[in-house]
Amino acid sequence: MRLVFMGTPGFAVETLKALIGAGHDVVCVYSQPPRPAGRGMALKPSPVHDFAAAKNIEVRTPASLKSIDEQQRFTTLNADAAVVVAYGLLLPKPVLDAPRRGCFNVHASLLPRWRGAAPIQRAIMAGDAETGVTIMRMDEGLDTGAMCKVGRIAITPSATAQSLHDELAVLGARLMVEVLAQDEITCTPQPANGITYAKKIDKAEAMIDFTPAADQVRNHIHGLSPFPGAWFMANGARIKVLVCEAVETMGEAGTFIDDQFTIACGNGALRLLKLQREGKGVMDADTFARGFPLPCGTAVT
RNA sequence: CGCGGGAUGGAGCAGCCCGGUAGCUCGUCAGGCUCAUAACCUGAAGGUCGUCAGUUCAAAUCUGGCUCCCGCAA
Repeated sequence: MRLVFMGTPGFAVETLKALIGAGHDVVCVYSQPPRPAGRGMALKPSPVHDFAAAKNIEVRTPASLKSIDEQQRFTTLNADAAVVVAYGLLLPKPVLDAPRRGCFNVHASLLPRWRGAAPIQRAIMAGDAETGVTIMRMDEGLDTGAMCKVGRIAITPSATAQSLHDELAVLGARLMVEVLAQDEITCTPQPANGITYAKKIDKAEAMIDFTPAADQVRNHIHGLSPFPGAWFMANGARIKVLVCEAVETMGEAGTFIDDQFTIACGNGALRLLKLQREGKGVMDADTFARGFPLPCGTAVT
């Protein structure tokens, strides 16, 4: 099939890769323009941009698709379908209508739950028992399109945004390929109830509050792991927690109650398993302790 | 020139400010103790202190360049 792909982060690369692997003819890739990022603030192309360029596919990075000009450029591609994954721009109606078979989107949640920007993180942070990906036929709303296919995945206590992200990226890629392979793509409208929105992650959320129950604190930490990374201050250092597990022990919230990185929460406690100090790499608790012990009694500040 | 931290035996760190014998917590290996152990005791191996140059009688330590890693910010 003659396809246009639109996507930006690493999550989208997986689908692009799968489409190419399935033998589709991806004639053009749209992605967000390179932005100043990283140390030095140099302009950095998006992962999708990089990948497409490496495959010698034409990459377009318009700041918006609102202009008639851009819309016509898109239409001229004469695509059978457009596949959109975390692109970051709303598609105006003329664009949605251009491809013969329509525009399809991979969204990393069980719609209509967690429409919007950060569905994976929000699902973990909210303590959902499962999440998944939904392939939908796009319409003008924000993640409101009719559903073509759904894949489910359980959220285990050890799941992090990273681990789910990786699983869902692969699952979504596979389902998208399956949907496009159908002669007749049938879709069902999203349920009218159960709608929630996944707000963008705010950096201010990354500071850990150990007051809630251990499970909730864990969900909060894992939902933000590894990016942006939930953290706390202790002994003058900012320490990120990447992985942890809830344990039964009790104590004063925000205080370490043994020498093995067990910190008390409002109810129960958390064993910190993977940590990172500012300027240092990620290490497991054991290793971390050799260079920066947080002995029993240490309190978060 | 966005701001900042770092590179020291296999791992994580100290030492650097106030140049002069390489330290700590582990790991590894050998031996001992023990019914036994990731426990304990004894001993050993293992480091051009990221790299290049400079200052100096002498540089991990002071100066300048370079490479790589990370945190913040985006």
